[in-house]
Amino acid sequence: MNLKQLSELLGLSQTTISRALNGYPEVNAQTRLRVLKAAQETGYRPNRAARRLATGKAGSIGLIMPIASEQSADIHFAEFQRGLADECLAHEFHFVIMPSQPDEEEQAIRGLVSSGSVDAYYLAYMRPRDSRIAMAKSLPTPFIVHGRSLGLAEDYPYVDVDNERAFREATELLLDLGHRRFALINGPADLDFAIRRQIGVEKALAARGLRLAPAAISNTLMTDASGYRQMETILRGEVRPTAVLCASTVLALGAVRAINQAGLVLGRDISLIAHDDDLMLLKPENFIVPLTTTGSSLRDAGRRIAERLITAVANPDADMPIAELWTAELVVRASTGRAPG
Amino acid sequence: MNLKQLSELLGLSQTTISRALNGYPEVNAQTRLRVLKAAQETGYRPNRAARRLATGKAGSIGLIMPIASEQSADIHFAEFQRGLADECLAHEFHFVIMPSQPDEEEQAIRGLVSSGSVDAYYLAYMRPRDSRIAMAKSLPTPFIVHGRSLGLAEDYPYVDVDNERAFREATELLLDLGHRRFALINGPADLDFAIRRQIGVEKALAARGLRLAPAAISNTLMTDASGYRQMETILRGEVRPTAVLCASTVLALGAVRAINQAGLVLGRDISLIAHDDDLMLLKPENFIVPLTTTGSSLRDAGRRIAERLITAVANPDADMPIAELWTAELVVRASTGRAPG
DNA sequence: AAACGCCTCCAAAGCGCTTTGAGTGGCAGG
DNA sequence: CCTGCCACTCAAAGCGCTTTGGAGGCGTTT
Repeated sequence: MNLKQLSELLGLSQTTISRALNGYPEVNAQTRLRVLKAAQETGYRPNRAARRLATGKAGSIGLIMPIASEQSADIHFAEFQRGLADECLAHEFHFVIMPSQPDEEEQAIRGLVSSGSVDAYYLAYMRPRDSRIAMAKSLPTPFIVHGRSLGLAEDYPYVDVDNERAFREATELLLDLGHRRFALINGPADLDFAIRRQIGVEKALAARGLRLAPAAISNTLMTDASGYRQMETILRGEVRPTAVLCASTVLALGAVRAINQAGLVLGRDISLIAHDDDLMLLKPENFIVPLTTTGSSLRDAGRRIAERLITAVANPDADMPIAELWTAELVVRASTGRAPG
Repeated sequence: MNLKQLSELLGLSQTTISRALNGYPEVNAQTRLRVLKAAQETGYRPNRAARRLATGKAGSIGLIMPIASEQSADIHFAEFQRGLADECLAHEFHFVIMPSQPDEEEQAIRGLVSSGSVDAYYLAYMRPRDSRIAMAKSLPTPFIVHGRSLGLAEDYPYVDVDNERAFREATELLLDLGHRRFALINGPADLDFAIRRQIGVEKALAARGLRLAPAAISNTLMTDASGYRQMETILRGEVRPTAVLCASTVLALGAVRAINQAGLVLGRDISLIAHDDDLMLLKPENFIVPLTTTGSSLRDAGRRIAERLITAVANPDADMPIAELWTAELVVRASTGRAPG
């Protein structure tokens, strides 16, 4: 069933039907009712491609799904996506996912945007001086960056968590508990958020005249297995740290396992703080020793980004708030205690 | 940059350009090269909406993302999606996600399909006598069901794991080890896969004259926290089971925690087998006591479904293999041992 | 009575692509 | 020299929608 058929059925012009359906004022209330009813009964849905062609908009936002071969379905990505979905549902948007190898992301975005598949899109997994930002700014399609890119002026729209601050505060907490030897189990070294977290730790330490030994820093995928492996390595080191910071509760899951297996007690022999993205799957309070965390909901971020994107599409001129920097909440639980000895 | 502009630039008709780009034979090799080069240089991409309007196809498959309010970003969904993405990437497809409340799924699919947003789609989270299947069959768009629907003739295209068999075999293994008291921590009670798994357990038990007490069955969301809660309840019961089956390694994560906390030793005091969807996030071999599992890769399922869908789109007449029933692999690790005392 | 304005509705153009049907020019065969 | 055929190219129609620029009818104003 298409517009033409519907118009013939009702003996009205396509114009009128279209207007009636889209809520334009220049149509008789009674006529509109007739149209609405017929549309309902026949199950008519405007063809989205046609609408897009005619209007340039079609109610969809785009995202690139990173597909590194070694990397797997990322729970963090999923949680974020869930936030997007919540918001999209409320506005009858859908989202288009274009999978892409990391080195072809720029290409992928170009494709998505210039083929007119999406009205707006978002960029994530930022690296320092990320070239995608310049590209995005040169394109007419609205976008938002999830995260930021070190080394670039912050003149692009973004939503980010203050990772540096979160990890600085977490480190300060541990310092105040008397800890002196630290380790950091971080995300991939080329990602902006990981770099900022490391900076946060380093700054807090530097303020007390301490520093993070290069050997005490590990960069890895955010999986349970890597968390385990890294922690194992750390525990085997010459000077065992008493305080560990983890970039994710998923990493912490493995890390805690390694700690237990080494016969150490979390919160007594070794303290740990993880960043908590508020994954439904894995709650820090449900760990055997509840985890002290820096928390910030990834899902909320997704929701907010979708919200801003949808607003931008609906309202192209209204200038949006550019920067949004969220503060992670430090929640103290049982995995942090006074430094031993 | 669009076709018209490109044609003016090259002094050729739009027809010729279109043919050159799409590999039709009736164009001079030299001309084709010129066109290809110009397209490359100008960054021309055909508008997807226009192409879809003209051809009826646009290279996208659709899926409904279930958004129950209590349910969260599901790692299983993510893992599956990753498989889809792998395959889509290889064929320059993208996928369109429409989030939907469970009770509006049918509506959501109708919208996605009749608005022409997708060339094909897949259905998942099947329930018994699921009405979506009849609907899908009545629509002209190709689809595949991930899973099956009990109570319906199997005359629709699907890819499923033989859940009943997997759980029957797992149960038999435990029976052979001398276990007599069983518990099942299963997924949501209304989902087909959960029902089949329960049937598998019951059949294996029945063959030895045993049955599963209603109190020994729990249905729950597939999260760490629920796994913990259910196992805790089970352990507090009057007759404590010695063998537990888990619908997911994620559930097992929590369940194992509860077992440890109760001071029991996994594989000795209590045996556990979990279904392993091959989540990268969570490997059964990485549990402190490596988990015995029934394994089947969700990602492979996603890949296969995308493959079949894409074939169906490219090749509408070729009739596809309807049914594909995969066998889960039983992998024995340390979490199963002889029944105690 | 003429003019104006408002309310409804419509015909037609146009979004960017694919595809049909119809030329062109060049060359071999009769 | 004419015809026929091949290789190549083009103009135009059409996909289903939105939107511009009227047009007709009717009540109100001057």
